Amino acid sequence: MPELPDIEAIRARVASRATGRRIGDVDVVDDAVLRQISARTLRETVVGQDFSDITRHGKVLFAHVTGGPWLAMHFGMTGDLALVAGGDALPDHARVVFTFDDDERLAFDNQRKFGWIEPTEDVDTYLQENEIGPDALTLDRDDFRQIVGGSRGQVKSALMNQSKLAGIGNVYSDEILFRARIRPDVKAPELGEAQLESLHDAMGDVLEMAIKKLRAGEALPHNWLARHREEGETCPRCGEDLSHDKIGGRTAWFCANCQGGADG
DNA sequence: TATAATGTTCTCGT
DNA sequence: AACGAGAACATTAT
Repeated sequence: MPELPDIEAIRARVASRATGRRIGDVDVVDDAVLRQISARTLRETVVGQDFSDITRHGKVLFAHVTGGPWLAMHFGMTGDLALVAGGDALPDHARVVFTFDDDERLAFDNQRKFGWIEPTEDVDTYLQENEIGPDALTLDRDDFRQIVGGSRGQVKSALMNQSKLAGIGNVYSDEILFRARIRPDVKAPELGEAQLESLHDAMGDVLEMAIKKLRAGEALPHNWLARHREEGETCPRCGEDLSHDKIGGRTAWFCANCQGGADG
């Protein structure tokens, strides 16, 4: 579940409970998720310290080790950060497990192993080196217009491009386009000013509403497209059959009836 | 059993 | 050179 709202929900759930507690042990169950650091160095870096802060930018979570680096955590296509009481079972695909002094554990859960944990001295440096653009949640309207309107390809691909704006993936790009009533395959340069504005509005609405829901542990609203991206499902707005197409290598779901071309 | 899955990165072509 | 499209990656659920 790892797009901006999902990561933000994880951050909110974990931040206060995983900070300021001495880490007594680190178990690297599968070092395939470690980048730029060995299991041994991770252990030396973290054991005896605590996380002083946990923040997020786009789809990346940053946990600061007191007196040391930040750990950049990315979940890839699947994953979670789970707090597990001592004695309770870890998630099935816990790849790295931090154990606090009271035996509660923080598990980096990552079924598909597309995720990673990587140290960095500074968050801004990490973002620059990895060419990660501004966070979608705080991107203002003018910058959004410039970034998306200035792209050459299809609008869905522009929204998902992390170097342009960070945090939006396949599911939420579809949701934003659905709300703005714009087809995902429209070429970005064909969008008018009004459409770029409504797209920006839709992005803010979708992200903020999704964060509220997920933080409360609730499902996304039933009238959202995200609840219907399945063969045979119909549009929650007009009832017509939903369409899907391959865009940027991923499956884009949309309503051909509700979502128009560049001129609406 | 074959397919697709909420992501990134590499390669290739324009 | 910079950008965009598509394949590859590891693993599991349907």
